[in-house]
Amino acid sequence: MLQGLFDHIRRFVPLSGEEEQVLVQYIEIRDVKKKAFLLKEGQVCQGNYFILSGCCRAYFETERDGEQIYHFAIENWWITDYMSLESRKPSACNIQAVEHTSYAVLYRDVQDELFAAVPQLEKYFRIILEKALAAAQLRIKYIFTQTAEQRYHHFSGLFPDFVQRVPQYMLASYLGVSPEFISKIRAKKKV
Amino acid sequence: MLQGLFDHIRRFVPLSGEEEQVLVQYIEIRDVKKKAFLLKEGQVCQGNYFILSGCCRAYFETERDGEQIYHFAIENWWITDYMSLESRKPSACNIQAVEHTSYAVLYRDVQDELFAAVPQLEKYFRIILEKALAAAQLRIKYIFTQTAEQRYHHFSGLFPDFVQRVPQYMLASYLGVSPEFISKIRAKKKV
DNA sequence: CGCGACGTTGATTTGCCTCAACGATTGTGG
DNA sequence: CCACAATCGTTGAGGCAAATCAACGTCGCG
Repeated sequence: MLQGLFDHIRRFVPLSGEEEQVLVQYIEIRDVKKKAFLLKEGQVCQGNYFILSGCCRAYFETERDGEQIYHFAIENWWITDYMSLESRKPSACNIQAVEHTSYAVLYRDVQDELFAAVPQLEKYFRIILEKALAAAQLRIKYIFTQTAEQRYHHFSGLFPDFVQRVPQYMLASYLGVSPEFISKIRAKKKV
Repeated sequence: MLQGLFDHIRRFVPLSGEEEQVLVQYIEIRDVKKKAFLLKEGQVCQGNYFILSGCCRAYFETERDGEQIYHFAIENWWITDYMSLESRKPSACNIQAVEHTSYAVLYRDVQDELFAAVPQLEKYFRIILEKALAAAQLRIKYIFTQTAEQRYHHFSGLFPDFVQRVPQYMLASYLGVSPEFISKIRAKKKV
């Protein structure tokens, strides 16, 4: 069940069988169906979510009934609102299942205890945060230096399966493009 | 000399006097003048830089002789290329002093040893990385939902001193705007 | 003093959004 | 199981925010 999580951790730090067992005690597994919310705007974010299967999105509601998606997570990705999680203030964003999703939760209020018991996990999170930050900085570079069309092709080149998996309007939001424009790009591409 | 760093760490984790002394052993202090490079494209990034005084910028060179700044750091900010630092591959970006700058370096290859000696520091970095990632995600939101003019006013509202401190064309690059357009926004504002 | 770096201002261009109307699917209640 | 409504994607017309281009002003520095 949690094998995907253990494997992911072992890609970055060593983890013994006993440590695995300690970790299990601090983790809760949950299942939600499509369109359910893991976190709703206004709630204080309680934990860090690791997707075991399915797909979730994190987004802000914008004035004028819009949505701005800033992060997707599929199998073996973490997703949360670090702002709310760390400050313990109400969240400004939503995390929602895009498909039927199964995920593991690591709750904020037991996290320090877990890290004290298995220090390697603190290192693990530091490392994946470094990677996530590097990716976010790279994303900002691409947003500013590429056109909408280049961004679309770049992203679908990197994640060809993923672009088929989510509705086009969500992809559009994530890429900062109008859904109509994605439609036009795709039409253009047909030789 | 390193008081700024100690204070910064204590904002997030406890740090004893002895731990301070251990940390000092792993830190190197350096001075560079304006326009000097802390990291040049193609080099492998060797460490994490904490600005003691002065100001640095991190940027990518873009095709067609352009520059895309993705991060600034002034006093009490960290700056590095996490991508290169973690992968140990040549960097795709540059880190350069915008002013005469004094900074502390924590080298990659002693970092694990330091964290083993003072585990609180691993936690400290995890926490500031969470904050940095949250800030980067928020920045992406603003890039997509605000106009260039709104972004300029938003940023200069948050950092009124900073916008006076760096050349306008660097600010423009960071905000993803043309320098000419910033000029026009400023002209408009004079009542 | 003269050159180069930086900022300003106006004219022109363009990438992409907005709006609107129309197909295609999906799903839901009668 | 079908009808009908949402929801989602497509296509085209028109508009606008901001880039680009170009020319000129100004400051600091070798």
